[in-house]
Amino acid sequence: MDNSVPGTASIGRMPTVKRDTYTPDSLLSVAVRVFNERGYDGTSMEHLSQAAGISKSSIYHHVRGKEELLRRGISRALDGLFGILDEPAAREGRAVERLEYVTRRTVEVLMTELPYVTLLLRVRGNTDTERWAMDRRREFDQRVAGLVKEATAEGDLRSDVDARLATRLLFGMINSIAEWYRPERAAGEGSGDTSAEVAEAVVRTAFAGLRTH
Amino acid sequence: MDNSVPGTASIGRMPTVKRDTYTPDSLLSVAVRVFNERGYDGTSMEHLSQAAGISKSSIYHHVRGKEELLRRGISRALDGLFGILDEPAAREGRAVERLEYVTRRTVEVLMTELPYVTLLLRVRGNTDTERWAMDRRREFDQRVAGLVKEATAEGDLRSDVDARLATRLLFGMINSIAEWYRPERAAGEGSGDTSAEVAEAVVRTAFAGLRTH
DNA sequence: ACTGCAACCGAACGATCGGTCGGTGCAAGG
DNA sequence: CCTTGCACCGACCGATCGTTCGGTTGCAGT
Repeated sequence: MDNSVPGTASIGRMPTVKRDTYTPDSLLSVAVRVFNERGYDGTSMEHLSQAAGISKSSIYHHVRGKEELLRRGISRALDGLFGILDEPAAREGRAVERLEYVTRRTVEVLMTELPYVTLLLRVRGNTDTERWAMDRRREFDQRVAGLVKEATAEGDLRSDVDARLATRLLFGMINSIAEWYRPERAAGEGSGDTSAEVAEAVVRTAFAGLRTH
Repeated sequence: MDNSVPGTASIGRMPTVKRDTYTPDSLLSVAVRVFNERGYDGTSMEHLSQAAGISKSSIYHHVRGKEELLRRGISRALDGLFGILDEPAAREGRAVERLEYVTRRTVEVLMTELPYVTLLLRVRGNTDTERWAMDRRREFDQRVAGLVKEATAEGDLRSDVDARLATRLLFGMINSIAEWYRPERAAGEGSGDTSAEVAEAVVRTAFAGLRTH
């Protein structure tokens, strides 16, 4: 299908940032794309080598093996998500405001780091790496669940729906974006598919239902 | 782990409905459980044989192969979902009422047929069987999207969120139930986890946000 | 008592899996 | 010019994949 070229072909000869060959990161972006298309278990090293345009054995020059590619991809997603919780707007102010902010930013990170977050969301728990990913993800969910509880206690969220259930449904909406959002389709103006616009729609849809009014 | 016994051991000797050995359907329920635990591609016939307590080759006495187990499992989920659209309450009345009904029933079917629907939702499209499953699922989604459009046109749903996006977020909430609902945990009274109770929470959370008020 | 068949089994098939090995070519540095 | 080392390769490894084959066992029907 897509015989992609390693990096952006640059005429510069000096060891600038860009290279003509693969780096662990540029190879990762190819691998993660294939993982998402075929599933991690359904992807063989042969598939990866064809998608990258180098031989199977050459992949091992850049990374230790298949599982390292999975771990690196998942790490990138987790870094993006946990980074949200460290931002000022996620730490200060009324709980419901912090929750709205985290929701909006989670949608944005999910869309800008789409392949990596998609990979994270599909992990099942067969290996140590996958179980570690699930644990870290659960940790993120629980941090947000704490915000939901706080906001409910402060009377800003309706209390006739259990906080844990509400959190799950909220993440259900957010995470489902990975199932249908395709950035190449969002190029046109006014398509209503930029990350900020989708984030706004998610917040409106979710919070108008969760808020007390 | 679980060396399950084929069927419910019955003392009856005549060819009643229940058997002491595996039927394609009873084997299917074991296989689908393992598929969901390990992922379809991550499940080998050896895994299935161990979970079923019979040898690998014996599986082929009941079904043609691994992919037939996938196809049967997915079919069962699709039958349940499309069955909803044929029910009277999904065909008569105001669009927003039909939409609420379909939403509620979809949650219920998802929870009663949990393993089969979970299997359907995780299909990625590597084989013909998987692509057929994705096509059928998209067909179901579009039928519901039609209801959303109708209800929006009738002025019962807010129009500041695109109908297609709203449908996707609605299914995001519904389908995410497969990610966390575990029936064995819902046995206790008042746990708020029966299918009707969860369905009610989903409808409330989703529609209070989507409705005009 | 004999037959037929459902339900099962171990052994083995070719294919493919993730990963290793011993190179080759070539650009940069001295 | 010669050396060094990065990026890459084809050939191959043992293990495991889904599937097939040739049985064996035990019960139902006659």
